[in-house]
Amino acid sequence: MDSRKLKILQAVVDEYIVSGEPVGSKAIMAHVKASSATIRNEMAELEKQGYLEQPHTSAGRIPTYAGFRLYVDTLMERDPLTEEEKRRLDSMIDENAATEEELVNSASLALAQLTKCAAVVANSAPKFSMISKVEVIPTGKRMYVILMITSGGTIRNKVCRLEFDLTNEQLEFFDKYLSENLEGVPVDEISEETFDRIREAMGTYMMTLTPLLSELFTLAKEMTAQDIKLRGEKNLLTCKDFDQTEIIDFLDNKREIAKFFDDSFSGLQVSFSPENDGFVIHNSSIITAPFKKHGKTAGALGLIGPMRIDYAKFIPYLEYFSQRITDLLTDSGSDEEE
Amino acid sequence: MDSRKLKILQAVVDEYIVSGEPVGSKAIMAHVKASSATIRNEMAELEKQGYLEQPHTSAGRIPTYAGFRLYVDTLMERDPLTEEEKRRLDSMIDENAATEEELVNSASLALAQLTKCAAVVANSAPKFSMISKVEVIPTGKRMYVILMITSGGTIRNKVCRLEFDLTNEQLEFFDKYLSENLEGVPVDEISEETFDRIREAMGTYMMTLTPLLSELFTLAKEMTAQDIKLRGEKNLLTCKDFDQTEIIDFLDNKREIAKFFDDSFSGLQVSFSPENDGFVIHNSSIITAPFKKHGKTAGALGLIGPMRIDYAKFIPYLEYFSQRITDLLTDSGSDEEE
DNA sequence: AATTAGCACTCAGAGAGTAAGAGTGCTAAC
DNA sequence: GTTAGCACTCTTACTCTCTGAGTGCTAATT
Repeated sequence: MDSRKLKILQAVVDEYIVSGEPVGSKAIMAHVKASSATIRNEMAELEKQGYLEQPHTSAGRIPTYAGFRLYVDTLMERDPLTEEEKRRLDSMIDENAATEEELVNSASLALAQLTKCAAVVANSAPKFSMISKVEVIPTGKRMYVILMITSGGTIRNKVCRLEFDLTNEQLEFFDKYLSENLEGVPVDEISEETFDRIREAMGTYMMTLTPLLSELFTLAKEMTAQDIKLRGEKNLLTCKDFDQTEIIDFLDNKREIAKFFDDSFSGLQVSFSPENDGFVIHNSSIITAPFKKHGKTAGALGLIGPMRIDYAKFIPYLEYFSQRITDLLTDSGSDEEE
Repeated sequence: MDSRKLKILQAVVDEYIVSGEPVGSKAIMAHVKASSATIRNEMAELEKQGYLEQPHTSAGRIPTYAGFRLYVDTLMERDPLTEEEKRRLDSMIDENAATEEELVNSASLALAQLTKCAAVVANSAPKFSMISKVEVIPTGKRMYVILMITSGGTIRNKVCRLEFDLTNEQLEFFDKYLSENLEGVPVDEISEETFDRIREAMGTYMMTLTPLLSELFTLAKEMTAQDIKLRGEKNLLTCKDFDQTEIIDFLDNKREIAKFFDDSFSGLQVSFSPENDGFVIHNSSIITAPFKKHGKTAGALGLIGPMRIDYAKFIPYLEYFSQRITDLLTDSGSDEEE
């Protein structure tokens, strides 16, 4: 591939990112030393090769998603963060957050504000963390709360209504039994077998406690389910690059992106909507960056925006935030009990 | 006010509700026995009186909000629910829900589906309920979870990071002290004074526990804050009666309707956007119906939709649901410990 | 006096035609 | 291999016209 052609492609993408309009040969002349005719010829070839396309004959060129791919992977020049920008980003996140959740939330909020895109947080923590506490707390007539806390600091509870009241003895037994048998167990290892094993071991108490036990397992399941949080939905709705009805549908079942995030934990990734069938917003791109805690993957921070997003700027943002989160999670002497 | 004129107004509103288009005199002839000319004369008068308006000279009439007011308050004939419909509505809510929250949520989801509007739940419960349990649970190095449960079944927790680790002794003392001093206290009675009183009484332990105590009070504050949940946002976004940008702004700060719900707890209410300054969606109307628990107001169920909503049908829905919730909350022997 | 038929009038919305402008592809010259 | 020049294409905005729905007013009818 000709170096001038690459330069032209780069110029088209750069230009398209800021204008959002098809880019003509004249506009490129500012970036590449050649006449508009030459550029036109090259552009025609780039089109043949699948990197550019024309909305209609008499319009300029738009990068195809293959064009964006090439741009992001090799052409683009990142805008490195200045010290001042770094300080600014630092000031936007809650460095004193007591929990990982709060910290990451503050970062996603900051991202949404900075980029005018939607920010995503995929929390993979439960997968790699273990149960650090299980407790059953009576809260009223036949009402009990199951409280579960993981080493990662995630806290969930579930209210159960039973048919009978439990005796203090039963409750103590159950509480103790759970502490002994579940604390320290990785959350995602809790399965049908664990359930059966515990049920058998409990013997006589089984009958009364079975419903409680089963709620407990539902709770564990819920905790391992991938948790996706979206911020800045507004930015998607007001972005004119998108089909509004598509965005509305997407927001209606955000859950669907969860599975997409499964392969986002290995490193910074940029992907475009045509690349993942699951993801339905045309003309969109997703950037994800994982963050870690004590060397173990803890989750990923992401950005959903139009294909013509300012990659050069936003990728560094995302990287900086994920690095910062990683540092903060690892430094803080808070909960490295694993 | 002439009875025929009222009939015409009613017909205009009825017609407008189903069509969404300005209603002409001919269309009214199907409802009122008079010639189109007569109806035109009457309509002109209704316009003078402020009940109807014309988008432009050569169009039919649209009810003003005053017209809707009159319609809803006196003209409208409700569609009573058939037994079959009642069964259907029953099947859509989770009658076995363990908590009030789950029950009400299922109802709001059902409402959103049935009406294609947005459903709102305003939970006033904390106001009228008391603390039934406070616990401080250590979860890691210098990390503690404060758990608070109200008699209404609301559960909240807050993670705190301290500068020191607490001794077992301290923890036990604090736990016991809180149980003795806070359990049974109405949530909204917790104030600065309570805070000061407890801090003084704690004496020597004060220094170390102050941050924990202050987090605890923040938590109590959060619990009394009115909690508003919206379902079916999609329906607002896709409703062509609304200005989309207005809806987007509204969804971006839903919190704002919270204060509006303050006066919704007395009985069924229908209000239109021009009537409450706080509420910004033009052309919208809100229907709210409170529900109770053991005779005390527990919250309100609401519906946000266009002004041309099917009041005759939806008001009975809302009334039925709020009654059903009231019954279920009161019947269930679950948590009437007050 | 109230109602109605008839008619001229108004106005939004759809469709057609036109002009301007941006950008292209191709050809011929450099 | 590159560039200037030009004819061509196609979108967009604008204007104009036509149609249809619905009105208000007047005169006739009950």
